[in-house]
Amino acid sequence: MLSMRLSSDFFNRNTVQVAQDLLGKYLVRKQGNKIIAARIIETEAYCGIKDLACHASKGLTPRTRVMFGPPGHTYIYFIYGMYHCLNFVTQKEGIPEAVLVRALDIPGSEGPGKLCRLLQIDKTLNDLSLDNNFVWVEDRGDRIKKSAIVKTKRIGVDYAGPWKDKLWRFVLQSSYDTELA
DNA sequence: GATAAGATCATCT
DNA sequence: GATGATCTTATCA
Repeated sequence: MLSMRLSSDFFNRNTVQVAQDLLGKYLVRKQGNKIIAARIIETEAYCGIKDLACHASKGLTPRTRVMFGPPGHTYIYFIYGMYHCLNFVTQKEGIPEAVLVRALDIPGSEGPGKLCRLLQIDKTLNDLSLDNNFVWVEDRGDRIKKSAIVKTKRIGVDYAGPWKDKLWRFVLQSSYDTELA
C-alpha cells in the first residue's frame, strides 16, 4: 500500500516532532468527487498553555476547545476577518497543542490563508476527527532527509515574548531554495 | 525592491 | 473597543 492515512498515534507525540514529520506527507482534500492531494512543505508547532504564541495559552475557550481534545482532529479558525488557518491537533486529550499547516507543494498555496482559500477550507471543517471524509493526511512513503528541513522562527508572533524566537517553523529545503535563492 | 496600510470579523478585555 | 498564527494593493526610493 503506497499511501496510508496517518493514525492518531502519529499525532499523539511531541508537537515539534510531529511538525517536522508532517513535512513530505500529503494533505488530502475531498470535495464531492474531486480530490486534491499535495505535499506539505511548511509547518509550525504551537505548544500548549505555556507557549504564549499558542491560542491555548489563553486557556480553555470555545475557540481553543478543539486543541484540548484528542490528537489528529482538525483545528480551523478564522483570522484577520478574511482568512482561515488549518491545524492538526497533537498530543493526547487534555494537552492543547497543534501543528499549523502553512504551505503545500501547489503553486499559489504558499501561506496559511491562501492554502485554505485554494482548498476551500473553512470553519465547517473545524473539529473533524481523523476518520472524516473531507480532509486528512497521508504518508506516501516519501523520506525526508533531516538536512533538508530548515528551522526558522515562527511568523507573526512578535507579541509572544521569549517564545517568539523558538525555531518551531519548519520548511522543506527545496521550496525554501526556490523562494529565497 | 522595500515598506505601509487596508480589508474585515471572531474572540477576548 | 482592541487585536491578530494573513495576504493584497498602494506608495515610496
